[in-house]
Amino acid sequence: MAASNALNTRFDEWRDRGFDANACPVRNVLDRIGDKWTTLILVALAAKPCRFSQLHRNVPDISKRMLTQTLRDLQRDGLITRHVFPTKPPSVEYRLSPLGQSALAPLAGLIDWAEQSFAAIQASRAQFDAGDTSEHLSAA
Amino acid sequence: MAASNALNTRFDEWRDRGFDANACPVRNVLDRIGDKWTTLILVALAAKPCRFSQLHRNVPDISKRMLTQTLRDLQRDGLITRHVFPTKPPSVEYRLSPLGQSALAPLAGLIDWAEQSFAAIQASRAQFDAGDTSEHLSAA
DNA sequence: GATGATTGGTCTATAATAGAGACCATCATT
DNA sequence: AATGATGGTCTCTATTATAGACCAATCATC
Repeated sequence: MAASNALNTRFDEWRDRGFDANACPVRNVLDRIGDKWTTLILVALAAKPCRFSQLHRNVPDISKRMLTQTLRDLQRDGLITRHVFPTKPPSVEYRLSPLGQSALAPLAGLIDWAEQSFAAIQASRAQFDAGDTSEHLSAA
Repeated sequence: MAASNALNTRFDEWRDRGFDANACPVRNVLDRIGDKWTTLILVALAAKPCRFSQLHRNVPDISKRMLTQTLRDLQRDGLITRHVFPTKPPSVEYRLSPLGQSALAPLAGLIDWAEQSFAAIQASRAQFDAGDTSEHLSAA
């Protein structure tokens, strides 16, 4: 099955297809997964279904505009569903779809890696910013 | 160990810390992993160490400016190393560091998910774009 | 019965970011 | 002496994100 190819053979496949963004799942799908807010929203909804205002309170520094847009994109991709309840001021609830749920496992893998690597990354940044010009000069 | 917490308990932890971007591995680390070019560069380097021009040829639609910047950021985070060979026109080779290598496994998980889910996502998009206003109206 | 608050957004104006492509010095080839 | 490759930087413009005002409806408060 192609899904468990080694990464390097896959890269060659992508390149040979000209990296067409429409045909490349990585560029097509991960561009969205990877944007500034998507992961945060998905993880927030993993905890529990949530209404617009509640999400906005949970993720305090997102603008309404970006929250709307992120939710629309996730809905378009089928990762979340939007449910309108005809209450007096209508309330709108967002939920993870099964497809969205299926994204949580690989996402958790990446989050685990991020947490485990955070210290090392911060150390590396500090060293780099301290002007560590220990350039890796190698013999010709 | 905290690393395998359920996602929802973790989200609450993050929120309780005020989502400080400096303290939150997800926002801090995944923002970089998730940007437009980083994953592509990492996967390209997973195949083999690569020189600047070679990378630029492999990823045809990145500008030199963004390639430079992405490589600098990855170097700063310690995911790749930069090796200067004092050849006549100096050549510069980029390689995955052990830390960068360690990112490949979780990244591959996400890539697998993307490939497996791509068809479903495209179908969902098509339906959404076809103006499928089957709003999920629910009883109050 | 006006005041403010909450609902789920939209709209505009500005700030930050990405991209295109010119440019640079050095050396080898033609 | 012109061409191309090396690994970049720099500037200018186009795209994108953010902040925050605004909106209609409905409710509770004073």
